Parts: sequence; structure tokens; C-alpha cells
Amino acid sequence: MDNKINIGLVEDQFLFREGMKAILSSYDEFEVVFESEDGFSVMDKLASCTNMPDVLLVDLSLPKMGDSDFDGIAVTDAVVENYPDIKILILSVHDDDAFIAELIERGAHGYLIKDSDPNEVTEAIKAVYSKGSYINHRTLLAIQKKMNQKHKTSTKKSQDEALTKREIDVLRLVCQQKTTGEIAEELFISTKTVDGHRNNLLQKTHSRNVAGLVLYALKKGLIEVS
Amino acid sequence: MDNKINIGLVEDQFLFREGMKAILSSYDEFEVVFESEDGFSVMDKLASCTNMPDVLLVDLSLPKMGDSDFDGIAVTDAVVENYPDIKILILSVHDDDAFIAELIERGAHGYLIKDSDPNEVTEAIKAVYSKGSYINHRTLLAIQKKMNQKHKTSTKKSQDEALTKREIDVLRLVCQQKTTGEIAEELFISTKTVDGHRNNLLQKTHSRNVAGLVLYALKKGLIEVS
DNA sequence: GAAAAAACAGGTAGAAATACCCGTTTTGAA
DNA sequence: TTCAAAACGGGTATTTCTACCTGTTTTTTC
Repeated sequence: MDNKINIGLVEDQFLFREGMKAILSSYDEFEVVFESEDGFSVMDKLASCTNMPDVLLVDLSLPKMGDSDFDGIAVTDAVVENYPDIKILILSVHDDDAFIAELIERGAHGYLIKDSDPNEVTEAIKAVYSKGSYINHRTLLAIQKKMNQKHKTSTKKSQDEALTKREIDVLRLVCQQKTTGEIAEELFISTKTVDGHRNNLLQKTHSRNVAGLVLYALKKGLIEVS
Repeated sequence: MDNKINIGLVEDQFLFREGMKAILSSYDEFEVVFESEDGFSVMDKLASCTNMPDVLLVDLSLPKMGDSDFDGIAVTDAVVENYPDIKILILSVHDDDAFIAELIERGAHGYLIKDSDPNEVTEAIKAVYSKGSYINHRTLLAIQKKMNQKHKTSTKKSQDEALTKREIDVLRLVCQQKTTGEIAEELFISTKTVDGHRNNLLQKTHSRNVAGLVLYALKKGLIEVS
């Protein structure tokens, strides 16, 4: 009787979570044994869990802006580190190459966008459970693209450069409507340095101004509205 | 046998739509007879629909950025105008007073945020079907707030002024990284006028710069990422 | 340890945005 | 029709951003 696949849901939107549960419970082979509405509680709940999930469906855009940095990425890192047997299936609204590849590299076993067909979700769950991973065409392309970038850094055309830690710091503050001067103060650096970082950001993200930067940050899940 | 409540779903996220369907189909009294993934097709599909929905669940944040302006609001307007018998239940991620009140004023029969309990959704559906409306505490507060604003315009403290049509035009273009000059050209007005509109926007939205405007637009669902 | 990338910081410019002032015309609602 | 709001536009000034240039120091990576 225990050949059911135990599933854990990590998703903040209540209705989406319930809908997912409703879909999954129409299949005999699945059982939802674990739920969490934010990144924080996942590790706690896993520690005190008697019926461990085999597969964890993780929503990537978990945190509210400014709350903390325990988002889908952090959850993935922590689970990969502490529960290597649990398969992680990322569920995200972001259909972005660099992002998909990043998650896979960090140890996720599959990546699905939220526009996917329910059938694909159930397929993916079965695949990560039995085969250990689920890589669809979309994901494969993203991974290959990243691989190619790693090798030919000489190619000037590979524009989707990753942002550096400091650039991300500046980006977050720019999105908080801070001026260059304020950002410099907050990071204990010169305004000219902030200027440099912002200019690099504009180039790397192909933006024309801060509006573009904010949209980029949102698209990448670096910040959240509401 | 036809005392079932016919339900229509207008929602772009496929998984969410399927989840909703799964939830609703576990109730005998509901039947999903209509689905649409964007604003455009709603009117077409309704015109050629044999089994008309009694209640339409409309996701507010329908359009992709830049595509068009046929979003949840436009759908609401069009359905209210052409199919006054169909009850409209708004489903949104935005928990914003001005926005909620705006939709109700435009003729929506109920407003639920996506964090709601599935039970509340089914309750709301039954309520709009039988009683003609579903106003929960949250919605009532929003409406009252708006009412109060209408009367005491003298009160300086009521800052949540609604944006005008033209201001929204400018806001959308600002979010598309357009400069003042470009916006002026596109709207066939002077750069000074654009300047004026943008200044009003900054004031009304309590923003310090374009970053704030972009975030505001996103929060209000005026634009969408990805 | 050597090489590369990241972070740092300065200069000079010009473009754009922000913050006020002032007014007229058009539109829409009471 | 009358009144208020919206849309329009001009002037002036300051601040901030954007775009280039240059370089040094620190950190990371191989």
C-alpha cells in the first residue's frame, strides 16, 4: 500500500496550493503528505515529519519583498544539503534560461513553468521519483545555453551575463527608489562606484533606465511586489 | 437536473485554471462550462456559447505587458455591458482598497483575493448566483473607504487619489522605459504636459522616481512582467 | 603564484528627471 | 449653465541619471 509517491507542496498562494492538491488527489499514485506556505517553515516541518515526502514541489517566488532571502532558491539549497533523497521539482512563473539553469545547477531535479499542463506535472513527478530527474526540452535548452557560455567566454554575443553580488545589492536598492547618493551611503562606497555598478546593470540587463532595471529584477525574482 | 450553477473561468495561468476546475468539480452544484485564457477571446466565446455561464470567475491580471489593454477590467466592462445577467466574481492577487472599490463600481458582483480559502470561493459563487452579490468584510471596507473619499474631498489626508486616464497612459509608457520626449511624441502632446502628468503620478503614488512608479503600476496590475 | 574577475573610485559631459512657478482650453458632472 | 477637474503647455532651476573615459585594489579562480 505504500507504493504511493509522497508529495510535499511549498507554495504561498493558498488557492493554487489547494488546486494542486485537488489535481494530485485525483490520481491514486500520489499522496500529499506535506505542505508549507513559506520558505522558513520548510526545514522545521521536515525535521518533525514522520511521513517524509519523496518529491517536493517548490514555488520559486516565495518571499515577500524585503521580508528575507529565504526564497525558493534558499529552500532548494537547504533541502539538497540536508535531505539529499528528496527530489525537488521547481514550479515557477519565470521562463528564463539563466534562472532555470541556475536552479538545476544548484541541485533541483526538474523545472516546470506554471503554464504547464497538469499532465506534465504528474509526468514530471513520476519521472523525478523513478528516474531521479525530469528534464524537458525547455529545460535542456537552458542548460545547454549555460554550458556554452561557460566555455566560450570569448564570444561577444553571449550577452546574458550573470550579475555580480555587488551589482545585485545596488539593483535591490535602486528598486527601493534610492538615489545614487543614498545607495553609496548604505553600502559604504563612493557614489562613483555605485554609478559604475548601475551602468554595468543597464548594460547587462539591456535596460535604458531604472524602469528597465525594476522590471528585470522582478522578472528574475530578485524583488517582489505587494 | 439543470439547477447546477454554470461557471466560466477567465484565467491565463493554465495550472491555476485546472486547479480551480478540479476544486469546483468536487462539488455537485457547480459545472465549469466556459474557459478562456485571455481577455480577447472572452467576448467571442460568449457570443458562440450555447451553455451560458451564470457566474464568471475573472482573473484581474490578465494581459502580458505591452500586448494590449484588454485586461480583467476591460473584460468586466464588456461583460457588464453586453451580458448583464452574468455575475462577475473577480479573483485577484491584489489586495488594494482603491482597486477593489473600482471593480465593484464598474459592476463586478464580488471580489476575492487569490489567497482565499476554497470554501470562500464556493460560498462566493453561490452568493453571487442566488443573492446577486458577495461582499465580504474586506471588500466592504474598501467600498466604504472610497465612499468616504467621494464626500470629503476637503480632507487633505485622503491621498489615495485615483489616477486619470491620461496619467495612466503616461504611466504605462514610463514603465516601458520611454523618455519624456518619446512619450510626448507617442501621445501627440508637449513634453511639458508629459512632465506634468509624471509629476502628478509621483505625487499621487507617493513615489520618489520611476522605480516607484513601476512598482506602483505592478501592484495595481496596470502592467505585468514577463 | 599568476591571471581574471570583481569591486573600487576619480573625471567630464550631456541628457533626463524632478520640483516648483504660472497660465489656458477642454471635458464632464451637478 | 455653471463649476471643477482634467488635459494641456510654458518658464526656470536643481538634482539625478546615463555615458563615456581612466585607473587601483581586492577577491576569486585556476
